[in-house]
Amino acid sequence: MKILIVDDEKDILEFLSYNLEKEGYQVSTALNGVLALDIAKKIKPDLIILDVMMPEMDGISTCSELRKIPETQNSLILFLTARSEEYSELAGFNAGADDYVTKPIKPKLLISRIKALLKRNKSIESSSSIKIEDIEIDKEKHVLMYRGEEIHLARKEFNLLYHLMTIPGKVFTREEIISEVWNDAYVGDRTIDVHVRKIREKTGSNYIKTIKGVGYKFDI
Amino acid sequence: MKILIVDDEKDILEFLSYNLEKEGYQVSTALNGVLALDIAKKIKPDLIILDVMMPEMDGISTCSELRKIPETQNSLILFLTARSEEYSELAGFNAGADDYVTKPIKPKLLISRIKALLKRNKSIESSSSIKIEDIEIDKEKHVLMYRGEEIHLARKEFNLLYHLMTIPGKVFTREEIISEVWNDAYVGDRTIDVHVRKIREKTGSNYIKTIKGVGYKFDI
DNA sequence: TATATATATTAATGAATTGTTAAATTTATA
DNA sequence: TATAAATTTAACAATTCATTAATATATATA
Repeated sequence: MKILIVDDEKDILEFLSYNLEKEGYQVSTALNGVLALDIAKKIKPDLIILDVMMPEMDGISTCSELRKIPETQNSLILFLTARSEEYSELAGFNAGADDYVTKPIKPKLLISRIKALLKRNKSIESSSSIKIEDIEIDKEKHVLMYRGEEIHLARKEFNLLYHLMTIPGKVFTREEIISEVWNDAYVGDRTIDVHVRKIREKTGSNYIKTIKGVGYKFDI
Repeated sequence: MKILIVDDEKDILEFLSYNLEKEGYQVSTALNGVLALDIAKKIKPDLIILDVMMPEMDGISTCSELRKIPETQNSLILFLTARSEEYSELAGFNAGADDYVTKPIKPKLLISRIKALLKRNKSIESSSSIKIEDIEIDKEKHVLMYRGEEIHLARKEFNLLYHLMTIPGKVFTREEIISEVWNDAYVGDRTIDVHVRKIREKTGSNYIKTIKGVGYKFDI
């Protein structure tokens, strides 16, 4: 697995390189967006870690550019952002980001997120849509089709269902769900329950199963 | 994987060494219990194969001694017994044995038992599911399949069964079970019994065997 | 075989977890 | 800015699970 890290701070590049190489990843680095594009074309990384805040070309622009070149069209892109930054989540996802991690970076958390991303990517390959029996969810179009009908889900509901569907059958703990869907925001467990309830209500189905004491899973 | 074989008959040592080395194990041998203790301290074997019937110090005593020294506290111990021997299985389990194989030794059978015992250390980590004959347990999906049917187990029941299945054939004491499944919470021994009962009831099977005075094991 | 010991079983209780609703708060949109 | 929509929380209801105690049964040992 090849990872390209893009950040203007050498310290962070070194810190991340060290931690990721220890995990067995093949790591390359770039000090700015322009270099990143060059390197990415050559090595075709599976995952690109982008700092949002960089001089000259920022992470969002770099991400948009990366999405335009065929070598990185299907690479995973993970953003590093300071919690306080004014860049909105939305802008990042619009530019084609797959995930976010906020600074300060906790290596363990970052690695678990990377593993989750790479694992998920394997199972759904490059297409943005996941179809299981009579239910199909398309992240790019932000559309959920159920038995031929389009069902509107709010963003959090959508992301939650999408994440569960990326690995059908796997039980996600609430902790995992919060870390992956809420980017580690501090929300209570009941919040997740309420979203699950709404998804169940709107779809009129029971594809989201409760595993008491463990979490939720998507399963037919 | 390091295996130490202890037997007073040189023929058997050679026969077993040959067969196990062929499988890629690193084999050491000892002609009696006293030597076995010395060697075990040095090489820290993953598995110790003990003949029950030996002059001077028999297998049972050797086993007890091995359990006292830190180097072999967590090694797996497998007994070889003649079918006719007066040693009871119980005495062996009481002394801390993990499994039995009766003589005459069939190499294929022995090796499959050894593999089963050593399995956890390797493969369990990578795949979340353990399948033994007609029963399969998947931790990630939190699903138990028995003869093609899905059986619901509550969390504690599930974790308990999963833990026993990580080393089929090995006897787990209640103490071990509490320390690993309950994270050392203070629960009574009867609690475990009740959970075992429920698993037996729900699966309608008797794969969990009681070893009186010692504990429980999963075995076909 | 009698006795002691360990385990199996049952049912009751209380603990823990999740479901549901409505209201408060935040965010997006006209 | 006003309004609507989305998100989150709090409260409590509903459910399931875990544990224990009591008793019955089985097993080993003298």
